[in-house]
Amino acid sequence: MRADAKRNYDRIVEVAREVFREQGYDASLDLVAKRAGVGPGTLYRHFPQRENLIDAIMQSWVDRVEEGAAKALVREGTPREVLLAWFETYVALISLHKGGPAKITSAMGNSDSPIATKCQVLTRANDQVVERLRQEGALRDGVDSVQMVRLVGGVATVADQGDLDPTVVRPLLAVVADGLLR
Amino acid sequence: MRADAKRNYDRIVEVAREVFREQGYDASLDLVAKRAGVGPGTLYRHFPQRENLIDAIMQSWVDRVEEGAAKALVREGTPREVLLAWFETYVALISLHKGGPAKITSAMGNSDSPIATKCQVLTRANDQVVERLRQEGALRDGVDSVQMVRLVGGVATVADQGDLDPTVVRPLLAVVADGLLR
DNA sequence: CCACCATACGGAGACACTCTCCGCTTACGC
DNA sequence: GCGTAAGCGGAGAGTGTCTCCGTATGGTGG
Repeated sequence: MRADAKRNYDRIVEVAREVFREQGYDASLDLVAKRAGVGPGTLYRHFPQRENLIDAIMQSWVDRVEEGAAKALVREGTPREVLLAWFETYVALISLHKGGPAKITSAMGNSDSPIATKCQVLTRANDQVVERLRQEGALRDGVDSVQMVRLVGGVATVADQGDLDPTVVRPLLAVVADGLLR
Repeated sequence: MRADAKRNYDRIVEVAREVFREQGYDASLDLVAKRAGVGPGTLYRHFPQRENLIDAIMQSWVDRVEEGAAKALVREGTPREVLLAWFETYVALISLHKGGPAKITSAMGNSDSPIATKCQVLTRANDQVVERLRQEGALRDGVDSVQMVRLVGGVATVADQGDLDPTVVRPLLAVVADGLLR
């Protein structure tokens, strides 16, 4: 990649992170290009789809996901406490930007989504927590981690779209947890 | 209302129902106007916001909601069976059109949404089912019908956006039910 | 050091959608 | 019939996505 190309690439990602945090994932890409001081053509060449740009932004997010999972794995407490804490971490992670829960949860299904790679990290983190709980014999039969992702993703999506307060979301997550645990 | 105005109004609603079923709730309104044989101005005068149009479409849907709730109230079986059957009915009702679950679930929160009136019908139906189960002493303490709407709405939203099969959705609803029941 | 060319830039503009404004038309009461 | 209020509809402004292509430039071989 040419030096000027790399410069533009980095600048676009940086600006996009900022704009998306302000306006959500459906902010205007032309605005991103303008603020980054490049033409729309340049933006769309680097990132043919909106999701490619989101994917690039998420690089730093991946680290936070892994950190969150690591904490959940060493956490002391009853299975219910561990699961609830992980759920809250999970919701927080996918709710960093408006529209994030819906985007991420639906991307975790189909492997040909441009942000699939990043979602795999989240999937793996969730799998580890499920595995720990399963070894403790805490989960009901038939429960799998895909179900969990969908259920918690659903709660997060509703919370995101309805601007729900964390204090309202917690009981919802508790219901899901109770439904999953023995 | 003048005769020609009523004619146009009805025609727009009819066409919109068709278009929304084909393309989801975010289909182009100009397309609806064109297919209905009216100018965009006419459409936007009758329905200043997209939601007003959706609201008009839902008139017939209201009947189906009430019918579904009535069935759930007289249904025989364990609380779990009753609740699950109602959940499936509920999901089916809000998933009639693509994008429906997200739209309806987030509208059920804020009372100033243009489709709020229609959602009230759904809320009331759900309340009745909750009330029946509560009288049977089947629900956990602290559970309320708003939580239920959000949880099931969340599952429906995920299912809608991920094109999930009903056979995959059922276990998710079962988890929610288990979390709500004693 | 410079000339060349692949690589990359950027903006004009095609296309799509939402929504408004306003001149024209038409239904309907008198 | 006729006057007028109600209603129509389309041009077009505003906004967003995405592409095409003439132009500019970084990097490399001579």
